[in-house]
Amino acid sequence: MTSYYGEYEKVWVSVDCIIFGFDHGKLELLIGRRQLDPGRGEWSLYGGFVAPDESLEEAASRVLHDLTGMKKVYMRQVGAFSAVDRDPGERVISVAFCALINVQDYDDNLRREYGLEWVSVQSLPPLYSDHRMMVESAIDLLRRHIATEPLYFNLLPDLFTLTQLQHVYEAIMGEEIDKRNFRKRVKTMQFIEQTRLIDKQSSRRGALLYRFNKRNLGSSSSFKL
Amino acid sequence: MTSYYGEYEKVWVSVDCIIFGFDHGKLELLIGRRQLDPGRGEWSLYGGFVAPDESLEEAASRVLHDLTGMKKVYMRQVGAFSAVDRDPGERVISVAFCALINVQDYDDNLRREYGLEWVSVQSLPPLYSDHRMMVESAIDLLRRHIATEPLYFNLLPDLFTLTQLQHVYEAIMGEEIDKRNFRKRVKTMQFIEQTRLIDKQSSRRGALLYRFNKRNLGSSSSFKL
DNA sequence: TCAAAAGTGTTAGATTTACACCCATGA
DNA sequence: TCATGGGTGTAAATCTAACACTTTTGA
Repeated sequence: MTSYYGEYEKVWVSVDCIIFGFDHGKLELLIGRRQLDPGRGEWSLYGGFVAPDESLEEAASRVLHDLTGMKKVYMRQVGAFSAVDRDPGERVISVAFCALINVQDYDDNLRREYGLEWVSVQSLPPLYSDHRMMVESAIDLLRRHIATEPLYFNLLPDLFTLTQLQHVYEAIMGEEIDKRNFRKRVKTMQFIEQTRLIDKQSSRRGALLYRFNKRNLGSSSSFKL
Repeated sequence: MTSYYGEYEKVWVSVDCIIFGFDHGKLELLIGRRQLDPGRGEWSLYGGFVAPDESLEEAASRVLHDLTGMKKVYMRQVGAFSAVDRDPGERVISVAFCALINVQDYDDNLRREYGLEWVSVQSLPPLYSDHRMMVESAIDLLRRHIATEPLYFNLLPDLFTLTQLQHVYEAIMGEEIDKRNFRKRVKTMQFIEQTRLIDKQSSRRGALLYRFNKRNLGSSSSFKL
């Protein structure tokens, strides 16, 4: 072996994708039945092995793309999970990534094709191996980053009502918040911009639609709602 | 091969330790000259390969213990770094860990034995491969966690003055803060406890020594100074 | 006696929280 | 006409930020 590190052992490395969406007023997760032995049939995150010619980020994007047909999705590394016996079959280190998608952009045919389900993060079934830990770490990560990055909008359509935005906030933070105070805060954020369009889906009266405007990010260093 | 995953390729996985200490009023980093080819001789974090029978956390603890003789050090995973060409020799994925140590507990003979140096995070020399990114991610991680975890105390002796504590705060957050406001905040935190002892090292007049008291953590969910 | 670090309160301004009713519409 | 979700303002309380002088002591 013509290797610098030949004396050390290699291991399998995989990625697992934690795919968050927002629907039915809740934060939801896309999970499926594991396709491989061991653990075949258990509820599981979707994952894949890392190939020699791709980074972890590339592997995660590939898996996500296979599963959703979507590219340019917001994704972020959650962390590496490496308990020696975490995989019941072999020694595999897995790096979790979380993705935030707008469920309206997601092709539900793909979901059925792969046998995936959206489940509320509040009521997850038991998951394969350490996948539940991964999910919990991912939520912790989202909460820590949400004050410094405009994350909410990844879970919403381009046009959204303030009530939707508030529900996303509440779902991620896990706490309810006063409607008037919330709207007061939104008004101070130049990067959330009112349109003249009205959404008639969710109420008889109709609600003004807003949009996220990247161009107005410049000055604001806080996205704290 | 009697393997579930035999069709996939394995990779080398290493850990790298970002060892923070606080001295000379600054946040410092323990780095050394890389011992292996390729890159031998460059300034580098200290690392090691993960063995088949240890988790990443165990590997990082092992490396840290080899280097410092210290156990039960505060450590935390920073993230996995996996650009395909990050290692100039072979494909290696590395998971960075950061450790916070009290430099007074550290045996300086070990430092000299391994040829390590403490360098200020403000003025790092060029580091091997992506190690500088690792350090930057680690500092970002510290800043995000410091409001929810009592991290400061890991960098200080058991007994410390308020001026020292303030300097640790300033070094991590990268901003200066008003002394009176800082002390006001400390007074509201039950887990920072005044002793009757006086430190005479740092001033003629002497300064009261404080200690961190885990037992008083219970109620407080914020460590925001 | 003086240099160097320790220690100490007040006030104005900004931010946060609590709180309740009217509006527009489609069924 | 009524049920449903949309939309709005104020006041009290809390928190934050700015600010300067006195104390102690060893050299």
